Amino acid sequence: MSLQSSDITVVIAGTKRSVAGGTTAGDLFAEDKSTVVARVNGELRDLAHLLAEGDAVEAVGLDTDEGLAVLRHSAAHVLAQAVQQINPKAKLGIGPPIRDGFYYDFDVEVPFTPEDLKALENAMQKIINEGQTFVRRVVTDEAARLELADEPYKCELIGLKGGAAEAVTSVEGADVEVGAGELTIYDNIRRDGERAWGDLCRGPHVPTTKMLGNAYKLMRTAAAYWRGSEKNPQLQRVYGTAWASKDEMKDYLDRLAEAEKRDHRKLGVELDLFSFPDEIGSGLAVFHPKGGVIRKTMEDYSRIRHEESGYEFVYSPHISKRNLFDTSGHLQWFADGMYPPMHVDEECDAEGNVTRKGQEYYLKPMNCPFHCLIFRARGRSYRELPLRLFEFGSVYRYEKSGVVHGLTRVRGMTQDDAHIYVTADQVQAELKDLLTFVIDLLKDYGLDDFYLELSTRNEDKYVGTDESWAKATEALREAATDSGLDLVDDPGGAAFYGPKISVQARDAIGRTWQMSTIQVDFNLPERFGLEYQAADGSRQRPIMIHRALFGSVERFFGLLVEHYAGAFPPWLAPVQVIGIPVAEEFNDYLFEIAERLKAKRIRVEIDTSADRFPKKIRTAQKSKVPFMLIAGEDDRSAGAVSFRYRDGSQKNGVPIAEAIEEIVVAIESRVQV
RNA sequence: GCCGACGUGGCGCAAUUGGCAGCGCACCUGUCUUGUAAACAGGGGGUUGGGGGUUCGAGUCCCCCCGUCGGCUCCA
Repeated sequence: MSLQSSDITVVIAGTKRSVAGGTTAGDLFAEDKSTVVARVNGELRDLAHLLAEGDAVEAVGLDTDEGLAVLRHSAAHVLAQAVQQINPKAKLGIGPPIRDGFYYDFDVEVPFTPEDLKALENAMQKIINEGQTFVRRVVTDEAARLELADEPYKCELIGLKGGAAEAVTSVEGADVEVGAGELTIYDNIRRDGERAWGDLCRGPHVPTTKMLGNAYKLMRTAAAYWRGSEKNPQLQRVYGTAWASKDEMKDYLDRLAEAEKRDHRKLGVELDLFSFPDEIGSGLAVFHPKGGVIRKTMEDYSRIRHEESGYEFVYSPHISKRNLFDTSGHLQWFADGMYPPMHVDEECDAEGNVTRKGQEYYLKPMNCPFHCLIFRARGRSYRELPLRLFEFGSVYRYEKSGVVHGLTRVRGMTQDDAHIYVTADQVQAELKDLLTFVIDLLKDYGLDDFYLELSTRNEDKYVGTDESWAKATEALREAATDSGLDLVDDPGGAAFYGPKISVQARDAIGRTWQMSTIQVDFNLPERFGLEYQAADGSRQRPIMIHRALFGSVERFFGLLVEHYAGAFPPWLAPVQVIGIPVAEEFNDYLFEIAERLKAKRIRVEIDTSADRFPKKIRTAQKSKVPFMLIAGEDDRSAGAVSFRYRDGSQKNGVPIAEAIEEIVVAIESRVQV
């Protein structure tokens, strides 16, 4: 720079310092190569940002979430440049950073193939090697429109920027392209000063493409609706991942591989737990004996806990006449999600005229209408409340074909569903108890890391009065706060009939799953005209609380398979003990021990196959049985048995009674081993 | 529902430009059986998801349907 301006004072990470005028944010942090951008007066800026008198500046490195997001956003740009380099006719959509990576949407005539991804990665590497700099340029709307005349989607974003700022931010990722303030284009400049590429973008970006190193990878392609609406055309999306270092990327890819190994669909086949026969239909599972044992154990334990907590057990059929779902409102609100009706009992004469009107029956999508009928079956007294009705209720939902997914998104499932009818005075206390109950039970299934989400009213879709919503929302919030767990707000996420709390659980490898939901409902008691007689003799309307702990038994089952990677704790393991004789001669000795275990209702098998000893160990190991009991001459002559555990460790010469005790204790205490 | 990829014995996979459907595990049979992740030998098992078409000939190419996978939209 030719003109030397006078010094200015800036505040660097809290410390005042005098620097030469014309100093950039990057100049301050030049020695730290992991600095990607700077925070200047609270806003993220490029390192090339010129500092002004009084600016508060701090470095944002690749070790921060924000720094990584910038890196990923820049990686998205490099991808887009590569795409347009290979296919100049590709039109740009949006390309934001996301969790663990980034994506960019393109309008291309021919969708990307896996081979295209290879070619794109190569092109990206060339761009990165060129060390192109990202240079910010402020443009007017008009100039941008002119420059981006060939980019219809970008032009649409420019149009959205001004008046409808809300519409922009409501689309995930769009706000990285155009922000609220001035419009900017980022140019990618080669070392010789030539402009290689540019994109409408709010920034900030890494200083040069070099920064991306080679810790990035294109993962997959998919279609995505423009601006997230199925009414819009679909663009082709390329997903990628990018990290601060190769090692971090490797860790990430390893995590993905680990998740894949745990995939319940894969383990379900390997461990013979369940299947989805084509003959039955998409999203409809059958549980095999080994899966059946696990499921039965889960359900049995849940029943006991519900019994202890004052629930009463009810049963309802799987289908119902249409009238019920008219009353409940399901046909009004959720007909799309229901299986189409069966027409029965219609009779016609020879000419085809209807001589007897038929009936429409629907498969039930939810249990609540049935429980409301049970409530209404006779007059109810306030003395009966809270009335807690519980059912493992099978429900059927016509999920769209593209969303069906293993056990986690099915068309037929069993909910551990309860509906609790309370007086207005009881809501608060009941919600609090309920939350404790839910968390305690989930913990017994081996989950111990939770947070809560409070879904509040969707202003476009709700029933009930402002007052009742406010009251119920407050009651839920208080129960949530009392639990001591983290609470995340989900504004507008509630169903139309009332606010809800959902319990999110993190599994063994840190993924979160939506588990239990607790919902307050003002709507159904109204629709079904539910009443109880209060102490003063008046008739009052109860409030209803919906709650499911597992959500669906199938889904929870799938979660547990993944959480435990198929190695269930002894109380849930389909086979709890496998007896392995060192040689055939010891079969009988093991059978005697097995009889004693069976007397204690322990699920034990003896491997009497013709396999050799090492093969039997291997087979047992692969089946993930928690306890292998091995017996040879040493054991038999000592009246003992040897344990081999899943981790390969060993405990030899354990007296039989002690061995049985160890197994019994492990099962009863529901611990993992 | 939309876009794309895929569908070969129970499972995992192979099969050149369209040219004999194969391998490993599992299963069955036999011989074997003494200490911690695979003894040996033999055998059975597939209308290549279903239907239609092109062709002398289709696992392979085309069309329709079903299903699975990855996303998008949705998820009471």
